[in-house]
Amino acid sequence: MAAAPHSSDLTGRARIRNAALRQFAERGFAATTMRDVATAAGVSPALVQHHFGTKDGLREACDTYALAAYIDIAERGVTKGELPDGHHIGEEASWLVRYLALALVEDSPAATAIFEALVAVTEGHLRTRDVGATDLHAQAVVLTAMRLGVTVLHRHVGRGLDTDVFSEEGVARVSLASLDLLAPGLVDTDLAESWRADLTDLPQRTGQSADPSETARSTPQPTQEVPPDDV
Amino acid sequence: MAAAPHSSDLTGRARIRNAALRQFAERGFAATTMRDVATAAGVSPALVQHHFGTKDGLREACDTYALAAYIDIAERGVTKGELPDGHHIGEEASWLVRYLALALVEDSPAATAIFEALVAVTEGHLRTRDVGATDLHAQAVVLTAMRLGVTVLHRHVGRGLDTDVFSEEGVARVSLASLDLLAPGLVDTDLAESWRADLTDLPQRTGQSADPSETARSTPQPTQEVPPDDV
DNA sequence: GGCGTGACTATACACAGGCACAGTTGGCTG
DNA sequence: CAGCCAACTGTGCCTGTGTATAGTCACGCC
Repeated sequence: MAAAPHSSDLTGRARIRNAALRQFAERGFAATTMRDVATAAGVSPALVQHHFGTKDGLREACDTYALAAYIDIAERGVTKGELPDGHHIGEEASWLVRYLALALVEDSPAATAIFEALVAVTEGHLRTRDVGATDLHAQAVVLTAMRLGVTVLHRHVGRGLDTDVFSEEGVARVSLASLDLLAPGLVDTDLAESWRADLTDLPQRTGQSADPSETARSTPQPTQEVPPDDV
Repeated sequence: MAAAPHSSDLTGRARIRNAALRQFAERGFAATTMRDVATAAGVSPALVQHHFGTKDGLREACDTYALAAYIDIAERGVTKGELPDGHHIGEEASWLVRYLALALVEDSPAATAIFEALVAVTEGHLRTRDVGATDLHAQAVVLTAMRLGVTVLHRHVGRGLDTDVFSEEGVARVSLASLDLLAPGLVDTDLAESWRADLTDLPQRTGQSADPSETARSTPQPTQEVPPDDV
């Protein structure tokens, strides 16, 4: 947990983990085979087992990795405002989000920790604004679930909005809708307004999207990859 | 949806379907085996295949069954107010909900239809109240996703609230939290207030409803199984 | 140079899961 | 009763999947 091996992180083990993350995120855990993961990572099935031992080991590695990365994202997101996620979700980070969403739904071992961490962050945020809270904890729980709902159901939301939820336009429209739907006071008013002004013209902007190539993702900071060190 | 074959529905095919519904809902589709379903239904694995042909056939049957049933529930729920679900979710109906939640997350074939139907219902409801709507459709989509989020993540929400989400107390606390979190105007004010008054003392009440005459919305209907006909 | 170590592969095995097939039973109709 | 159909079961095959094992290659170190 000490060093952050950025370059060595791109080889072997990490490539497999990333591939697994994607596969798990889009197919689910049970439906994903280790051979799928291996193929997607461009390695032999045996190497997967060499590095992670068992399929559950692989899942565990994905869990801890994704958890650490996302907590940070969520912390920044919630602290900045109230909206589902930051303005733009990078290519890599979007997979993190999708993975965690699915891990939450299936009962991945780390799911409990993930959810409770998110609740804690949200609750801390709610405590800041002081809504007339009878049951602050319940509010935090429900709000967390609501925000995650958009993520978990990103495919359907995306279809309904006719955009990818994680694209710039998608985030903007979801955020705007959230602003209208959520009680004012959750985000303080002027900040909300600046958001609104900000977001309204976002769709026009073409916006730099993340690089599509998965081989060389040396672009460091478009959306804060937050690589916690390996496993 | 026309006839309700109550007794014939309890035999063979229907028993298998119900068992499948539960298994799929709690384990997910890929992780559930036809042998599991057969065992849970108390029949031989071959009978499952005899009735539904293939595993996908079984899923399809579950989809259409659950869809029809839930649409009705949701329609009543959203029309009555804004809250996630009716006051109390019956044993059978709760499995429907859980199943649909999972069907939505995995990309079950009927998932699209389900989600869009729910969006349509919600959008119709939103059109009633007139919120200053710049993007009504997006609001409907996001609100639907938010409401479903609580359902999809019911395990975590339940743990966070230390109650089963589908129990009476669970529904009450979630509803109250939603009232506080969602923008006023989504539910019109007096109705919301009556809800609040109604819900606040719900946990205390043991079982029988001491309903004030003012809340004239339809009768609480303790469980409401809503069995659409077979297949 | 010898050599251990770790990344990586090929192969194989045990087993579970989906599915096919041939029955058996029981109830209904002629 | 004969005939038939549908519900239901036992059994087995074949593929796919997780995992174990043995082996190859490259590289750093004495």
